[in-house]
Amino acid sequence: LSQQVATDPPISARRAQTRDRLMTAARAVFADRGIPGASVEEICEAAGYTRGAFYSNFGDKSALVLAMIESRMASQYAAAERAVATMKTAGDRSPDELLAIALSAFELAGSEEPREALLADRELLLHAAREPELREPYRAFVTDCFSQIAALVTDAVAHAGLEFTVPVDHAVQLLAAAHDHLKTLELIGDTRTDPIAVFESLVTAITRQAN
Amino acid sequence: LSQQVATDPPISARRAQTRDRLMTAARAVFADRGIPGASVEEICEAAGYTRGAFYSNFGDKSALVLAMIESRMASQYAAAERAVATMKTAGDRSPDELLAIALSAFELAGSEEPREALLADRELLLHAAREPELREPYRAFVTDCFSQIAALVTDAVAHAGLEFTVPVDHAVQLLAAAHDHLKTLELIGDTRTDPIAVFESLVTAITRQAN
DNA sequence: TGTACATCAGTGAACGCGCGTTCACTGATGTAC
DNA sequence: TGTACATCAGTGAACGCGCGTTCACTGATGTAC
Repeated sequence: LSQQVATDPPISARRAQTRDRLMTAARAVFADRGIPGASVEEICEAAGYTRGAFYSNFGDKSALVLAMIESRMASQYAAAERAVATMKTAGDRSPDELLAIALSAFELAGSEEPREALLADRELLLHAAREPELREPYRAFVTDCFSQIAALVTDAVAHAGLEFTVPVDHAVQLLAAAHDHLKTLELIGDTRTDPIAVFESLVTAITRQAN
Repeated sequence: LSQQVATDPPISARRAQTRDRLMTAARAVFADRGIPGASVEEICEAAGYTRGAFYSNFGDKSALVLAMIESRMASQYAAAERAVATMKTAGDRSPDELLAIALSAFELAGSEEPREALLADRELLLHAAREPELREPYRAFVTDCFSQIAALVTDAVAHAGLEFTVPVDHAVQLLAAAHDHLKTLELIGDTRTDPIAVFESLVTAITRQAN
């Protein structure tokens, strides 16, 4: 994605900080205005810079979005690695508990509001789905995430003395699907559905005692 | 939602047609620009009207979106009713086939591009999630949809001589989750995952032969 | 360590386009006799 | 059925704001001696 050339000047610490603050602010603005509705002006104001600083760091809004997707991928990989490490050192736990750990690993740690993070991520997804040149890299990212989750949940069920009754990659898709769906229900304010209960039903249905 | 007052003049056929064309055009524009990125100008051009016509029919863009959500709900209900009717007259079918009918009932029939329809619906969802005054009506709509699907799939599994191993409402959430998730994968161009196979795994896992 | 200079990073004013919104208008549709 | 008039529906020009983008600038940071 990044067209890093050998002759590019290295970015200073100050510059990196500015880029980071702009991207963090943009995430919040994207969450409540949508990507197409977020103005450069509003992003800069939220970050505490003027618009000139923005154009000094990013070619245009599209370049910012690209950088944010890359950054989001990096955080996700980091979170996955942490989760794998946690899992390896985890003692005996209940099946549900282990799967909860595995899945929660894919929610960003950070100090972000969960609602804001969720909305921002959906915006990035929709944006990537619409822009032809972003679609393929984004797809590759998602695919990679799923193989990492596959490794995690395989470990998790083994620790719990269980095994899947469906192919592992199907299990991963279904777990991710349930996760996303339940998050969506929260997003629109549904309180009648008990997310944990639904999730437990799924886990119970697709696992059994290992022989 | 609609503040219909008794003294409102009835809308003429011509007016209804104009509103309809504007909303149809807006759906396409929303799909590839996003709701905040769609300009009134572009919507009008796509529909073959001038901007004046737009403001003669809708207070502003927000009013258009509201009308579109209402319209979308109406179509969904109509589709659900058709599906219920189809189900009642259906003979013996395989379990997967029946569930496929049940779920496909919730995809709009019409002549719409499926990709466009999907993107537009996601935009409407995100928009409703963001606007406080739209959230509750939208949630009510989604909840209603799920109870209609519940009725459908209950019928479907019974026809197939099966029963759910999880509570019916959990089954519905999981089926809907899988459906949405697999559509999302299509949206970002994933071809490695076989949607039908994943779906079959889920159906197999949450059903068993009825005694 | 201190000074002089060069480069870097962000400022803020300016420009101009596009878009939302309004409104006086005209052609189309409907109605009364 | 035809004519005269009223209302309705969409036109297109106009206004003005906000926003993307540029650029000459200044203060901050780094470097050479």
